[in-house]
Amino acid sequence: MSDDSDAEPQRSVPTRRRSPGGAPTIYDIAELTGVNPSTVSRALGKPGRVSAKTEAKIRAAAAQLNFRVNPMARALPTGRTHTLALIVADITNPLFFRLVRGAELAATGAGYALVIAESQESGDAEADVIEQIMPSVDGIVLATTRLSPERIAEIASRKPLVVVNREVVGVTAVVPGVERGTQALVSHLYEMGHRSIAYLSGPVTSWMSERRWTIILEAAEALGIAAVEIGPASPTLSGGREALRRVIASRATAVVAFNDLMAMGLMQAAAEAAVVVPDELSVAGFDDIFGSELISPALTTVRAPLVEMGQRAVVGVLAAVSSEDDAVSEDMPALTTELIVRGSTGHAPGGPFSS
Amino acid sequence: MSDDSDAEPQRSVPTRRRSPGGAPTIYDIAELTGVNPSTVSRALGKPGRVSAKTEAKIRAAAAQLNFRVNPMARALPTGRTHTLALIVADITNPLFFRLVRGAELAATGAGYALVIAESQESGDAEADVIEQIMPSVDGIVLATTRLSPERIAEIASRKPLVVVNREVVGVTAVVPGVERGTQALVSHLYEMGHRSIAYLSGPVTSWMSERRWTIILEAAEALGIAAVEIGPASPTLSGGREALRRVIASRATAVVAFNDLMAMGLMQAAAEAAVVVPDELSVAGFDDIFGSELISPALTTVRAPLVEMGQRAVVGVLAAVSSEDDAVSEDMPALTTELIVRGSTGHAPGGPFSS
DNA sequence: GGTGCTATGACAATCGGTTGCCATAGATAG
DNA sequence: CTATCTATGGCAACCGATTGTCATAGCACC
Repeated sequence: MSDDSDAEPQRSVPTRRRSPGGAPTIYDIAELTGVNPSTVSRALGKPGRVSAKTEAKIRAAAAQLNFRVNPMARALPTGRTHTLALIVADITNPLFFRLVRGAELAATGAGYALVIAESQESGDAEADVIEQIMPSVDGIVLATTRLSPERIAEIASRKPLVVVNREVVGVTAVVPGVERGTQALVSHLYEMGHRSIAYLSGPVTSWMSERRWTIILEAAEALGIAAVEIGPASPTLSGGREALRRVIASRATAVVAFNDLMAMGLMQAAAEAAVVVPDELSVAGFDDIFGSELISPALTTVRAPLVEMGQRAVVGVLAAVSSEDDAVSEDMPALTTELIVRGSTGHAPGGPFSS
Repeated sequence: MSDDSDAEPQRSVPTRRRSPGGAPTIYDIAELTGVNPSTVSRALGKPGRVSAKTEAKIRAAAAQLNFRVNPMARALPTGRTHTLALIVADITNPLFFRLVRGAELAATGAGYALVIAESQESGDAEADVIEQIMPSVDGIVLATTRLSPERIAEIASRKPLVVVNREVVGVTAVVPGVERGTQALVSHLYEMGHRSIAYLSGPVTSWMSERRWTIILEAAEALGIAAVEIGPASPTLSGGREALRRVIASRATAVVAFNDLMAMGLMQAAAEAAVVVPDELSVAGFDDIFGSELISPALTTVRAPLVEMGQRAVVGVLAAVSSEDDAVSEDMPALTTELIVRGSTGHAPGGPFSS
């Protein structure tokens, strides 16, 4: 790399740049049109700042050269990278498909690129990832975070940040109203004759797991039925699998899992243990991820508007990016959740309708 | 950042830098240690270029300031952005979960960020996305592409590029050996008594769809059984769904879909049409995505090592990035595919074992 | 015709690192 | 004791865009 082989003196081109595979720059355009580079910059970036005639000439030249502004060069003086980060705990969780799609849609729609990073490990690993990616992005979306509220607030003080499925004081959040769907779910179970519900919770650090449990508990209390929390457990298929024993032991006739993945794991384990769903045990989950209607019986779940959530998170970050300092006011219609009844929930065993 | 109490927006600050929330720079370190910024740059970047003593001093100061090199500033002179792009056609395809994970793993492991872009639309949209993202990345991984070979080769001539599940002359490719798993699949079907197989193909632009069909055709010929191609169809659930009628009409006793998503769609449609899988129709797919073992009956499929493929693709790009020009020699052990037999394939109807 | 205004484009500094080249100090050799 | 060499650090020119400031041309108006 050090030796610059100049064995080809014929090669030397008298012109300025453009020699290597390098992309055309505003200097090339300037030279071609006979104006100053700064004028090119303004023509392309500040509408109305240069005369229409000059602008047209410059645009024509830019098109001819197939010019693309160098994002790195632009980022240096402006501090704007036109890139957003999306941090997730586990990319392979189907939950993220639609979330990512929404985010990607909104980002590219606004001319931003989306970098995705996974923080599989502990909160420390997540903090590291964020720390590393911070300088090269304009804002961050934290989809599933294991960080403490303080840490999140601290990050939010340095960069525009939006958290998804979590609330932290002083930080913009995208959280669908879980009450509606969750209450509908508990009512549904009640109507099917269930009088004892188990909630299989996710990680202790999951704000949303706690929130769902709270609502279920309140709904159960209001209906005068029993509710127990089981967990915490890993928010994965195996997390659900391993919890079956404790669920059975609880004698609840219905179990609501923190998310669909866990509910599916529960159903797999139930099938292996010859526990018939929903005849002997009703199972429900949250989010309505891919696979929920594939599994047999299809999973009853509380659907979250994941695509919209991804979009909103990005929109929120972009709003904070553009309007420097003012607190982002949220006045969009609230997102809400919806109960999707499928085959995994049925009449409580021993009830009037049970066989 | 602990005691930066002076948050008052002083208009013109004649002082040096460090005024805004700006991150520490090598100039700060230089000032702190009394050396030249260039020395700081070398101490941090070129091992052995500065004396051990000076380097230690500089590293200490950098740590104290919590210094992070500004990727944008570094990218400008070097042209290295330390970012890679992964382009996929449809983020919501479960196929990508594991692929992305592998890619992300390899990328962050090498200190690179991964930007993910979706090219939902036509090849033109994909070309646009690539064109836009090109200047800000060091290399590109094309996971599912609808681009023509010429276009791909042209892009490869401008940036390090690796294509996945496709072969293009002169371009590094990551393609698992499909023969093994596919031949095993056809043999499996043969042994189950099937003498007529239908292949439901994916998009016409899919190289891999064509490749799979070729191998199935050859295997069928070798075994002396019938094989027909049906399609093309969209590589999605609904693509599979809509194809059921044609599959039935073909009178084939087994159908192999281009991918698992289509196979699942086929199974859903079959269930709705009261066609029993596998008793009346055997169904198989490719890739072994999430959901394949969830669906009932569980899907027989040819598993692809997706995580490894993602990793290799990134490793391949990085190799091309570092070793400027030499042709990347591939000498890693070949990736291969594996038949996973589950419940969706069974004995051919009318055969000796059928009911 | 002179004055003042606006529109327009040029100049140059700057963002934060990187790197070729040079100066010098100290070491080593002759 | 001088000549040569090497290790080390400084200087300054970039990379490609943005933007504050300034000069001037053209124009209107009185």
